[in-house]
Amino acid sequence: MDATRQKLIETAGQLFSRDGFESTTVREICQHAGTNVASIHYHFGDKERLYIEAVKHAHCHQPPSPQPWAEGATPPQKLAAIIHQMMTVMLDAETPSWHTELMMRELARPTSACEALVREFIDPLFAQLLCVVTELLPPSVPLVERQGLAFSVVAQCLLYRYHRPIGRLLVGENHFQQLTTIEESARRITEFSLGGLQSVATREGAVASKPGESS
Amino acid sequence: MDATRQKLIETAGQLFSRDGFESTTVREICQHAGTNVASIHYHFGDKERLYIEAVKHAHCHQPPSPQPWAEGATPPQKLAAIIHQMMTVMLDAETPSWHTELMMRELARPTSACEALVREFIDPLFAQLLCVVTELLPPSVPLVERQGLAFSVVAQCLLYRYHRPIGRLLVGENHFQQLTTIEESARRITEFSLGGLQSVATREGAVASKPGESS
DNA sequence: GCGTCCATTAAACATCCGTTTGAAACAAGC
DNA sequence: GCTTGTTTCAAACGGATGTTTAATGGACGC
Repeated sequence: MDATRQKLIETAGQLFSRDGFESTTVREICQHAGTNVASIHYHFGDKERLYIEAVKHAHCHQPPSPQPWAEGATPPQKLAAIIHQMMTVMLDAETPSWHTELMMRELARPTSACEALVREFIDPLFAQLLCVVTELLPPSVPLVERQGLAFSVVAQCLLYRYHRPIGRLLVGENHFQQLTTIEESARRITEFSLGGLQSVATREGAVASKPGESS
Repeated sequence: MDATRQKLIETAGQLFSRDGFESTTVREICQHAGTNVASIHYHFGDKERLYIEAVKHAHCHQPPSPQPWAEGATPPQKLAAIIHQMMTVMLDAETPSWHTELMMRELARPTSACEALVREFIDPLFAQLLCVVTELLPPSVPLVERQGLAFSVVAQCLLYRYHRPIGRLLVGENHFQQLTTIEESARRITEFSLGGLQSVATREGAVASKPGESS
């Protein structure tokens, strides 16, 4: 039945996100799903295709999509919105639904499912961020530099998911709690990033930036 | 003999760093090392103790230590030096010695050996960075905020190691090459970070920062 | 009732894993 | 030469893995 398929994807997603592809066994999946070991072969062919389906399901049901912002939003407001949304995804809970964790795991150690995920889902997000970064910089800044700066913005957000354990060890549980509230971290990262971008803008802008100049 | 021990550690380190603990088999290690499968049991007891020895060996031969800077260095110069050193570690080669990669892997998915590694090596480095960040900010900025800002600096450096494959996919091989030269990335991250910190400093500084002011 | 198709099942399959065995090779001391 | 201790070796162990088989159950059309 189709219910078995869904149950398998759901269960496998949880376990894959918790333990990774290699360390999750088909018997473990089937036991938790209450199905027979052969059901995976029957519905998906093999373990790897089940994994791919789980990843697909993950970012279909948790689609962090480029968000449409208010009409007259200024570039800084747009950046703030993007960062806030990212931090919401990164911190939405310690162990929320498994969807985010599975995607993050896939992005950190890419397998076969990775490229599709990037093309389908990360590319648009990054393009949107790059667009906003561009609005905050003079046109003289080359594309590759703008991409690097966009990386700097993304990096700050990713840290709080990928290096949670280290962060805890470094600053202590108490401080780490304070650092990982969505509102506070989004505010801090936004301010830091706007400052960084402005710094680049004013350096470059001395030559070619200000609106209404020579051409 | 002792040469076998060393050969095993060296080989195992390379493979562990490339594929992780689970995905590396003892047979693979021994084949590459040109030894018998039983040699691991004989010299180390089991696979896990060989792994621990490899991690130890890794950060004994690649000790990222706080660097002593020139005497009269300004805080921005100190920050630049720290970031440059970090990027040197992150980018020193695509596949250099396996030491860094193994440590990074350990930090991303901590095992029991992780806390010791943090306490012994990461803590001093982070403390040094926090110290420099503090010098760049007014004293009114609370500790937890300074820690968060230090995270923002570190995060930018870590991105280029942990998300290399995604970065490649996003901006293309050509641009990614340009973004991952040590000098260029260190310059970009330093400028961005100094701007971000300055932004925080001037906001806070309106009350208490500038040297030689009211209070 | 009967045949057909889909879904599920228990059992077995072949392979790989980390580990262990027992003997062989080797060097050093006496 | 013989013993002793250390190191290496081929082979096998017990168990876990992903996968496959062949049989069973049930729903539906006729």
